[in-house]
Amino acid sequence: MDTFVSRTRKGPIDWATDEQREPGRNKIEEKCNQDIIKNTVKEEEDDYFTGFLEPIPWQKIEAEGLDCDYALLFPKQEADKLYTQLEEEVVYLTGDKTKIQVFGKVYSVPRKLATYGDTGLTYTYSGLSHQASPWTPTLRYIRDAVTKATGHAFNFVLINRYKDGHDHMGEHRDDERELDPLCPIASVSLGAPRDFVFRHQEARRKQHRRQINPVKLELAHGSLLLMNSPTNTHWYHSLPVRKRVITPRINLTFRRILQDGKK
DNA sequence: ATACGGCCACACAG
DNA sequence: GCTGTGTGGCCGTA
Repeated sequence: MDTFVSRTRKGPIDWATDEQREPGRNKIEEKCNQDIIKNTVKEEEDDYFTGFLEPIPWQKIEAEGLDCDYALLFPKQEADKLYTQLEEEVVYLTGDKTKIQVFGKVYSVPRKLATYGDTGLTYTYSGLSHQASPWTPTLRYIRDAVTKATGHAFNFVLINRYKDGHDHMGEHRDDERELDPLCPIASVSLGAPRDFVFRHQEARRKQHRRQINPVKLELAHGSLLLMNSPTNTHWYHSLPVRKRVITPRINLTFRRILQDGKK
């Protein structure tokens, strides 16, 4: 099962080292070589059902103020199936709900959005409130798998669909008031693997005292990234444009929203 | 949670 | 080696 770290290209990019991701993994990386290594969920599915009964091999990703855990939650065959089902089930927002205003101009967000969750929950995104649609069977299944793997219960999921590498998300923090600050955000990826970048808040201006390197990783098909407190208070994250990516990725970020936490 | 342009660096192909 | 093209990091501006 040594198939977690992947790297789709080389270059000047300062990816998280293997030691950061998982001490002692260097040998595997050498074996994989640096080129287009797909990630690598096992193809054989003999332990398809036992997967959830055994503890998931997590990789710890740490930097100062950053605390994440990464794992392959779904084997390829199952991830494929979930992806297909979501493509059939999920209904994305349309019209004005996909528009955002920045510096007086209105833009369509460069991706598709959907919100699902417990009855009555709303999620405020860039000034707009969205009512959560009721859980679909597939979303409920994924939610329960995430809960089993993490021990955390979630009442809401924000779905972002990136149709190809031109769809992206700019740097931001998930710092909405309505989020339970102590509950991690669980990010499930299905479809095309995409690069994901964390940057420390103090590294966002030219003039900063200390240099704090960004932390970069690739989110694989079927993977789960847990962003633990206090990651979201110190680190911004983004999903940068990757022009070579031509297939879609669906990202599900499970959250716990506090009913009373509104402004 | 935007886009865009400027500047720079790198990878690749011819 | 060179040069052009494409990509991407990073920043500033609106």
